[in-house]
Amino acid sequence: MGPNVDRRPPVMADVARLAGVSHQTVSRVLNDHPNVRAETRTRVMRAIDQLGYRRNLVARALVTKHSRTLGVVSFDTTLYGPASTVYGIEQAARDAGYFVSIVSLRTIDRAGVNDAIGYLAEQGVDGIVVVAPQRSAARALDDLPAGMPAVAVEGWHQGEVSVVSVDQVEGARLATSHLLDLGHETVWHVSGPADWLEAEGRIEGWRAALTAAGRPVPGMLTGDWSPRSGYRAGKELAAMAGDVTAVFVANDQMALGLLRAFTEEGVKVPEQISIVGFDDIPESEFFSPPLTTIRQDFGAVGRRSIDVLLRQIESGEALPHERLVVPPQFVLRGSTAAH
Amino acid sequence: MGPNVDRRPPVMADVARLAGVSHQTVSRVLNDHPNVRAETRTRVMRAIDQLGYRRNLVARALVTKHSRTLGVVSFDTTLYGPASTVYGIEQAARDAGYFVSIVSLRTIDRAGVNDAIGYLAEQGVDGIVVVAPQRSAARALDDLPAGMPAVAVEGWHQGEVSVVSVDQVEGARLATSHLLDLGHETVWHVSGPADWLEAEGRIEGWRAALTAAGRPVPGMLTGDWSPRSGYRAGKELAAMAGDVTAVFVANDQMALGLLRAFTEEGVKVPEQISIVGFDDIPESEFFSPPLTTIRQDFGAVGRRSIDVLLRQIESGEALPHERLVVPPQFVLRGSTAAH
DNA sequence: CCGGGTTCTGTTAGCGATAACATCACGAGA
DNA sequence: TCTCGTGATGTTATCGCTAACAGAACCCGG
Repeated sequence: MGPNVDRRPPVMADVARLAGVSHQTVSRVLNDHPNVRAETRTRVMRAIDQLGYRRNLVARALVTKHSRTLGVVSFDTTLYGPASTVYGIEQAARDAGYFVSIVSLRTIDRAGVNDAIGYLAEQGVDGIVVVAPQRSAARALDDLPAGMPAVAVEGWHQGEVSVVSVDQVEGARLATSHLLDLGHETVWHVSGPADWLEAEGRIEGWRAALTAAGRPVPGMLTGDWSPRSGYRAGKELAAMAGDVTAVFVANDQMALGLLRAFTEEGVKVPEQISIVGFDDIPESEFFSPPLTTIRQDFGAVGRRSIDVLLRQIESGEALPHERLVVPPQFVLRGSTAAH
Repeated sequence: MGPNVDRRPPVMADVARLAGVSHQTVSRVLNDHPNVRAETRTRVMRAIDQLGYRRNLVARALVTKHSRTLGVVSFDTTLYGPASTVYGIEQAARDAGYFVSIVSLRTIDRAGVNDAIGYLAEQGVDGIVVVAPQRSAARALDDLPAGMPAVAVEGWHQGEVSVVSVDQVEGARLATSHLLDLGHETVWHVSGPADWLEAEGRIEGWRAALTAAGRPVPGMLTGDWSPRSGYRAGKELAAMAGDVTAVFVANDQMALGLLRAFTEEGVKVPEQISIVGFDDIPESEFFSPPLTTIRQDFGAVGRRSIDVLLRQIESGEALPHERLVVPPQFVLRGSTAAH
């Protein structure tokens, strides 16, 4: 080969030279502009794959002001819920021709979320999805960069942004009513940590169902979503085995902890105590006993949030804020029985 | 306000004008260039936050040829392993000042991985991490764009790229040896799906341990990582309860399925059959019985892979390919007993 | 008090694409 | 035949930043 061997990847001008056209014509071909002669188009295409040319989306983004990249801010994506939601978001975004840039926060507070949004804004994302399950984090959405399209997932409706979420209150109501329908006098609750919107919604639905049925609202135990915290709660409840006959646990992982504690204490599920979980993680069906639970369609949440976001981005203007609610689904298995 | 209200976000020139300096000086301040007078620096800083200026990383990337973004290609990030690995990658990348752009594949084949890599390359990522647990996907790394730094996670060492992975063979050996040490004559294996490198490594380690101890290698059952497939395998094994006294299961989710099947069939764990899993998912400790398993440090894998990748990127040249192996860890719980 | 190096700052020229406008060839209608 | 509209293509400017060079101010020792 001659001395002209370029290690540098080819640019549009190189393609243009080889095809004997101007770089603008190459651009037209790449962007499917109608006014290009068919013969010219094929000549350009041939030059493109002869050189192995790939267009530089960074340069493109600079002039068009659109990166076709969406930012996602999430909390701990190793958890099943966030992981599934982010997966749904990523799939929906890619189907629509967008990339996804992720920031996964270790601790979730307003400052952290704000920083993350700032980074993403600098990077030039066209819009932002915030998976903000905590009240404090959700508030960070109040100071979004002006004009930045955004949507909150499992967040807080404060009028500032659109929100997509599963109907937590309804899910908790389904769980609680199911247990009441089975003849239990009342239903205990092991909740998620304070400040989490999902935890609050589930508490609300649980209370509402009890109140509507005219039942006493018993004390509430609080966990942190982890199996271990469920285990601890289970030990406490086992000690009150006579009084407690039904428990609605705020997520499946904690429910697993309860099951373990009950097994250790010789409390039979569902014979002595019935349990309903929340989430329907893939493992729940194979717990002993298989867990009756409330399924959340995280994939749907992800997809709907991208719908809303893209509508905002592509309209170019500030659309009225929406609140989309995805219905939860009751899943009957073996951890509940009549009393 | 006057008629000069710009909706358009401020650019460097705006800051420069307000601070009474040139845009280059603003650039110097932003890039911590040493030769800037302290007073000038503060004046610029003041102008920056007076205007709420954020630099445009797209423009910066265009000229520097570095986007400070890494691409990650992964398979189904709702699974615990990939999710944890990607989380580790994201944390390590961000600590090093890099963004992460993710492509999560539904189905993993060479073409899919290649497309994903192509998109990321167009987008201008500085390097790529491929979480390629399948043989077919790993091969896609053979046709990376020239000069693109890359690293494979849980991939295949073929000399083309560096690989970071947990030592699957050693993990399987630990699991199998533990069971043999407890006095079991031999150990059965429920493997992961064919074509998965992790599944192959675990089979290899299991075989090696049996052979080294001079034990017969019994038949092998194959699952697909899901609890359901473990459940099916468990039903089969329960039917042979007399012959089978110890099972090494290729992941914890399938082990859960086995436990469920054994419970249904009245087979006691660990009294009649001992079980060892793999992964140490957060739930394992609360299975009934708590699962003895092999822990994989996914976070470490993510971090090491970013180390390797950044070293490549920042050296600017093609470094010799490395193979980094993260040791697995044996976790003793209640699902194994002496025979 | 002057030459020659530091500092500091400004000016100019790109990065690789698209947008906007200019040009040219050609055919239809006056 | 001479416009004039239209389709195909080329030319130039521009996006917002950093690199490279240029110039001004300052310090020092001789």
